[in-house]
Amino acid sequence: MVHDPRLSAPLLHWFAASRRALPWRDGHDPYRVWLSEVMLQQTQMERGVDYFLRFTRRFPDLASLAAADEAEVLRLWEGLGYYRRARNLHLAARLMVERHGGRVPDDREALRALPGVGDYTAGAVLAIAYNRDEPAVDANAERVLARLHDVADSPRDAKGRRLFRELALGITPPGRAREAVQAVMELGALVCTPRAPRCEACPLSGECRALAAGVVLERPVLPGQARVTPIGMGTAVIRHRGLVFVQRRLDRGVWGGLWEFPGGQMEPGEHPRDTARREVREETGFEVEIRDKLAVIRHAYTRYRVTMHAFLAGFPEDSDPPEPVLTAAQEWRWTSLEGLAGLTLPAPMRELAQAMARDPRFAG
DNA sequence: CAGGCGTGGTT
DNA sequence: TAACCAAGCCT
Repeated sequence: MVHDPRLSAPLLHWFAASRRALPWRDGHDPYRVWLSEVMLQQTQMERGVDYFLRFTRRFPDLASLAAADEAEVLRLWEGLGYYRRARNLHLAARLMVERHGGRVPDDREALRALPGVGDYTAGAVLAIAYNRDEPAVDANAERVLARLHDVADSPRDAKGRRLFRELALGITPPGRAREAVQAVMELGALVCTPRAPRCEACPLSGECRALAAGVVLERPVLPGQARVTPIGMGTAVIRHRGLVFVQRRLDRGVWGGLWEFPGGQMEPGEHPRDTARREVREETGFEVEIRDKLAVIRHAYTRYRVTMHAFLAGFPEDSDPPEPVLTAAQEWRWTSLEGLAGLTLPAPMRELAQAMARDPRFAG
């Protein structure tokens, strides 16, 4: 598609006046652009700011990140979710040191070969860091473009993706991709929002074909959401001589590589106490006594809504624990409550740890 | 291609 | 409040 200045001119004018001040917009260092783009994948802008500031304070450049321990990278990522991103980020940093002389590459093929860099992130780095005329189509851009051009095709299949990349280039003046890519996303985030778009404040409302057709809320055409499945979990905080047992999950699957208290999903009709005891046996080989109820933690992730029942547990008559036989984890440790601060825990496990820190049964 | 992969904000 | 949604990637 040919670039259309009737669209890009008002867009860039609006962006110059409306852009938010964000830490990664302070210059366009490719390392910081790449880091921010990975951090913001499926993550709302505002939530990324504090993480970005802490991350860049500790790892100001590619070399410092590449030299870090994965455990420290994960710890800085705790709470952001999609933890595979953090491990891929660290791996990609080391690959860039090995293959690209410690620089973020400036060609699409090399970027796409890095773990955690997909079509969008490669385009965003090329456009924002290197000002290349490349499309970067995220969910914001999909929404803006689908409405502006009244596109009924789904942006998810191969044909739709090609179309949206073309439309993105159509609103990018040659040589100004750095601004145009961010402007489209900013418009989607601030004005052309999913459920309550502020069309009266939109610099493109006069050109918007979905608005003219009265179908703004029906664009873009997206697949329906998966149903949420409620599940119950039984979890055991095994205490022995003032320490608690934690294990580090396998790298694959949910919360990969993070630390947790052993536990798992309740079977139909099973009492959470029995779940906790059974899961401890299956995951560690320990035969423990389940004691007091510690907490009930509710948490939602992806398409599940979890109710986690956490119990205090221990060995009969406080006998010494045997060596665990791990089946669901790669590492184990007995730790003090203070020691938990240095480990990376999933959100519900961190909430449980904080509940324990407040609990008089754990005093002293 | 479809579905797994986190978490918290918005409506 | 339950549902929707977010600067997507990987298998």
